[in-house]
Amino acid sequence: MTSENANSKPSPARRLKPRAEIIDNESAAGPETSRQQRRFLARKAVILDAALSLFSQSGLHGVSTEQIAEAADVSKTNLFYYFSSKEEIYVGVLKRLLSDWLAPLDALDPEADPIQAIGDYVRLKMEMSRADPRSSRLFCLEIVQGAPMIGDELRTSLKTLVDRKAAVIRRWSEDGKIASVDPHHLIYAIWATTQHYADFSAQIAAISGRTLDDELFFREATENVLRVILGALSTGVEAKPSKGAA
Amino acid sequence: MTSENANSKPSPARRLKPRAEIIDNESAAGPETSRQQRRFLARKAVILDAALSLFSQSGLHGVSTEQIAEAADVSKTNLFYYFSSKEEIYVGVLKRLLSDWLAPLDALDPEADPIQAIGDYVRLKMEMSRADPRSSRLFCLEIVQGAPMIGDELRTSLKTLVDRKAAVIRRWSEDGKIASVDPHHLIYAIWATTQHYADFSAQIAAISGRTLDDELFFREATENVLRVILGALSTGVEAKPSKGAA
DNA sequence: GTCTATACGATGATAGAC
DNA sequence: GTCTATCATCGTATAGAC
Repeated sequence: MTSENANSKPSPARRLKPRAEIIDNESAAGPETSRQQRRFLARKAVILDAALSLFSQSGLHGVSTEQIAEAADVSKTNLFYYFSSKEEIYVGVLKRLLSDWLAPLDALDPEADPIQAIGDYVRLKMEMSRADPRSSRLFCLEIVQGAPMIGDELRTSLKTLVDRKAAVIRRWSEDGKIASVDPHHLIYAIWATTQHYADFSAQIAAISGRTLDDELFFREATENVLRVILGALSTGVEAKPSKGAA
Repeated sequence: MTSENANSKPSPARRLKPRAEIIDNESAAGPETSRQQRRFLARKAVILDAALSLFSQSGLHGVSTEQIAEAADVSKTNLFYYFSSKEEIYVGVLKRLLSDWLAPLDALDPEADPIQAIGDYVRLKMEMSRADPRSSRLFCLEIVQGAPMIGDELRTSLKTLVDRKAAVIRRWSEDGKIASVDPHHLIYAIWATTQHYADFSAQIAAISGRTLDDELFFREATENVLRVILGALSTGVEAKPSKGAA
């Protein structure tokens, strides 16, 4: 879950290269990072952020290393000092966003009120779709193409997490706190409806003329998703979402 | 809607080339097509189908013309006899699938029973996600990247159609036949939940270990989507989907 | 209509000076 | 660590023979 070491298995054609690989485990930035190391990691972060913007818009093959270098304000040669290949940058971006991705679901509290907890999860997912649509889109691109780079992570970390939370939801059903629904399909529905506003924003903008940046539209969208999701959970009563704006 | 002529505006860098452009309006294949023309169009169709598979998996830039040629069983040079550029192939594929895309929504009947009509629409969309996930994925890829190639079509044909059907749904609401929901958001929710099973099948397979090819899983998924969507429409009673399998 | 050969640009990646 | 120069490869597209 904590994105471990990038040396594990970047999937396809692997090219060994020594260089700066020693400090490659960016997330394990312990307490004793020197000024140099911090500077190094900061630069990598800038590059990863620039790459996220570009990759989320044009995909792995639609972006050149030169574009990334330019956007990150480093020379192309220098880019290869920080990363040994374009794929390594791509995977780096994906790994980083995946952990952000799992956090909200991980936070689903078994002890909380089910409707409240799931409602909060939906609201949080909507906030994320608004705040960071680039990540949502890049993730979408990767999955649609068959998850060639992070398939392993999905089958391990993600599956474990989802199965665990599905058990929580199933328990809620069995206890009669929510209607009887298939937990996995419920989670898929939540992901689908919330991420749709980030991933398909071009289509939504073409039709509705608005995006989540429009505060009113954001509230309408959230309210509607809540109605749809929570509606499926009501055992007969209380189908109403908790937020009542617009 | 009928995909008009490709000469209109393929977006970026446009290169003029005469050649076989005369017969380029493939959909307008009238009754008096000669044997040669039919053969010509058939070949183009084979190429487009091969291209769909590849593009949906790797995106526009992730596929080479050589791969397309090989998959369509023509020489690379010959490929350029049928199409004047890779982008033309890409747009050709997109235009073709877009019309299939609009058809089901277009068929939503204002005179029908609302719950039945929307339920049928959902079921049809699920069937399409199962039958032709490649198209769904390619469409998704294009939209996620900002719809650079078909943005115009979305703002015209698609918007017109959706607005028209949204009015139908709004009328149903006003007449008290379904709950009061925002028609556009309802449509987005339907698209999101149904297409999710095609677009994110890699993720779903990683978690659930199953896809829509599994008949039981397909029924579960459909039932669940119906529960979610129709549940949002119920005015108080009849939240139950019509299909009761598994 | 189909093939062989090839021009030509773009791009991922490296070498080596400073 | 950063730069200039450069290589090798790939991929689009064209020319011209058959």
